Amino acid sequence: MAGNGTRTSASGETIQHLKKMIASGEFPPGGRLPTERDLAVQLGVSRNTLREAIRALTLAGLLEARQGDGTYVTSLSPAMLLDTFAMLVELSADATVLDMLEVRRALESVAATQAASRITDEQLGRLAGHLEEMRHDPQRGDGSVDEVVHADAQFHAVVTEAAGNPVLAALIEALSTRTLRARTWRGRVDQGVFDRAIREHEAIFEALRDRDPARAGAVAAAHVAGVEAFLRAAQH
Amino acid sequence: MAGNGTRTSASGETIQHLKKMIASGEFPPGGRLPTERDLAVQLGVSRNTLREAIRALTLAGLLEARQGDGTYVTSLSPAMLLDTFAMLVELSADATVLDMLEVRRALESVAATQAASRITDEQLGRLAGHLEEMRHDPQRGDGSVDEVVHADAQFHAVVTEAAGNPVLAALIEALSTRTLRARTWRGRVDQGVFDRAIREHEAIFEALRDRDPARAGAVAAAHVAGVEAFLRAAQH
DNA sequence: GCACAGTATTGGTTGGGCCAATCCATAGAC
DNA sequence: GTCTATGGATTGGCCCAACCAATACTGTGC
Repeated sequence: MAGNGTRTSASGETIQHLKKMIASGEFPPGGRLPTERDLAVQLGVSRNTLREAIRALTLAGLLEARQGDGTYVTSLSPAMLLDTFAMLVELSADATVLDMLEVRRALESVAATQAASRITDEQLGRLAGHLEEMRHDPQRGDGSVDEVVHADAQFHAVVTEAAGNPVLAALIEALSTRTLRARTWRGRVDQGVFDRAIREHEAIFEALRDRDPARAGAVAAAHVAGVEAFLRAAQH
Repeated sequence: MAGNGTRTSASGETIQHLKKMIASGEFPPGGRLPTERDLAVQLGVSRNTLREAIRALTLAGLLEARQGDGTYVTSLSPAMLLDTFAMLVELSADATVLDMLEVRRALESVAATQAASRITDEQLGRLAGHLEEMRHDPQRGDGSVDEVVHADAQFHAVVTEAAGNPVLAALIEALSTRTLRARTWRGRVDQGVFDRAIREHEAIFEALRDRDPARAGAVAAAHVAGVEAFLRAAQH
């Protein structure tokens, strides 16, 4: 009966069907889908198969199911969608880490450049705060590298936020896995290059504070390049 | 004791569990998973629930199920993983198109820069071929814009291939949706700026042929910037 | 008008069953 | 001896029916 030309598994077919319905606006962002029972009948598949499709699209960030309530289409914001992309990056092989960093270098540079001409005083204030947190030398005290890692992540998050490009922000976020950050900072502490990393962040901050786009882009690129060099050396 | 921070549904839990097993190397890339029946017992969930998790990770590009054979972990290559990311981009709202292009501009520039110092004569030859295909003016003949779109895509694919960074290639590929390419070329034909677009591609080709990284990066960025300007104007 | 209990609705999960594609070992043809 | 095909055994694909759990809704009593 189905006889469709494409390689069709009922489940995969259902996924495509749902995607199409969402893309066509039949189910608008934020809108609610029919109940699983009804939708299964409508699509001509069992509820079980429909559920597999829904679950898959939920993991992809397209749908959101709330028990007792219903299933809704997400806002389809870049951040939401690229969030799942981050999951994939996390699982990538070590061999691709340097490739990812090369991309991140370009993106962070663009973000800093854009941010320099758009950043607000409030954002600059937060930046300064995170910079201060970062200065807590983990070698003394309880030595919690986690704190520094967190401050580092926050710092870069503010920069990408100031850049005002959600796609750019989401991509940078996705490429900056927490595990990589942690590894890098721990290595810096071990090798005594902690201060240099701090200075790099200060340079980015100062360029942004001076609203100097070209300089901001350059120092941001240099910063990531420093991480690259560090990791490249560590791989031997 | 449920007070765990994470939202725990058996299905979501299973997805996390599988991801962990893959990340930890318990299921190495290319490796085969136990049968659904066995794995369901092992994870303490029903086979149906396990199937939802497997289907979700399959859509995400992490697993690959072959009926009658078994379920395998994919190669986890960037291209494979980012392929699903492309699907998400396709569904993004129009409002984010310009944001995406801004990112693409940076990435294409990097790709061209890298390619300039690594491209082989064979790749240059293919580039010239695609350039020739692109010159088939769609205004005469059957006016198949599709052909030009395809040649355009191939052209950029060769550039990213020559750049030698799989992550970069996959990202650019994902951000360059076919629908967007088609829309752009059709608009160029309508507005008679077809030749200019061809010249931009020629400029990229010549910079690569001369192995001039800086120039290649610059003209590539200018090319995407042209697309941006074109679409920005078209939105009004 | 408001708090609360009961009920209907809806996604979450389970177990079992059957189908279809693939693999594999064995028997047969040449 | 080598190749073929034939028939199980294995494995994912799909469906059905039922029950659980969380949420929304509704009507009652105050």
